[in-house]
Amino acid sequence: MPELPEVETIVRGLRPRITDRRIDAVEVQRPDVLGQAEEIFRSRTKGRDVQGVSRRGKNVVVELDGGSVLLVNLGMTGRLLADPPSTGPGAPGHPAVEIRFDDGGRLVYDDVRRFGRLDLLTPGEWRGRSASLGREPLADAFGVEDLSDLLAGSRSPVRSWLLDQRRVAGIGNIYANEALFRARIHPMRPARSLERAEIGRLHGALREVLMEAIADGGTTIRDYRDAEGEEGSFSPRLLAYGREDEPCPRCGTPIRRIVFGNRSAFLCPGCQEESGARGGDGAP
DNA sequence: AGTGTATCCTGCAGGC
DNA sequence: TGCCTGCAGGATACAC
Repeated sequence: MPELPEVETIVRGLRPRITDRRIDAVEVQRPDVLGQAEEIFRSRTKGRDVQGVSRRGKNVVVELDGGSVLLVNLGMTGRLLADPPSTGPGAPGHPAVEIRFDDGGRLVYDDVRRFGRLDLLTPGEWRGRSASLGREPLADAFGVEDLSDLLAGSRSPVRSWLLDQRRVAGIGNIYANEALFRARIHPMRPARSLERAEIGRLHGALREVLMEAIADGGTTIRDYRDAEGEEGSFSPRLLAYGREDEPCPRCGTPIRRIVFGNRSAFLCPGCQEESGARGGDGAP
């Protein structure tokens, strides 16, 4: 569920609410969301101070004193709720892990499907994990040139390429499809076949759609909520994702859904041509 | 290297 | 109403 804009929204909400609070205890209702033994998770958590909250790709990074890190990947339906009510609307429906602060408040990891993962990492483990992730697409230093270099050589369909977190980190199925629609690039085009102008458009479209979605607090289709339990409001601005059979806002051709790589892709057959600008995949 | 498939889970919408 | 199928913002492991 949550991609870069949703995770960024959660992080921004969480940061002022949990920074400088001390973890008193951890309650694990669903051990299967832990990426490590419960005892290790528990022993590394207790008594630590939260020093900050940041984001890496689709991961929430809760920085603790001593340099260790609580890394949260929300999977499809994970939520991180700061001091939620314990009953009534807004109460966690499927609490998996509850972190209690010494001031009586709590941070709840809630996850219907339990595809998410929580890891309490040492500084060294965190360095290794972060190094395995790709570039941050919104970083100032991430230029068209960088995207071009990364795309070069890969035969994989560009939509699959965008979903691979080892290449660029934070893009999921919604924003991959939206960026490709905006850039007028067919999702199945081999990554290395993109031409200069297309790479330029893709770079711009990616950063634009991600920033616009952040400004709207992310996309809620069903499950996503921010740290306060609020929905994001970007979904009406999705131009292709989830709009099968609706007219393309650019040319009126009905949007099509195709499936590859086990995921749906949404595209306009009118403005995202499969063969590319000159046809072929650019191979010699 | 890349692809299709399956797996982890639950809930919801749509068809009959 | 109820049953069944398909589908879902993710990640990973496997065989080919």
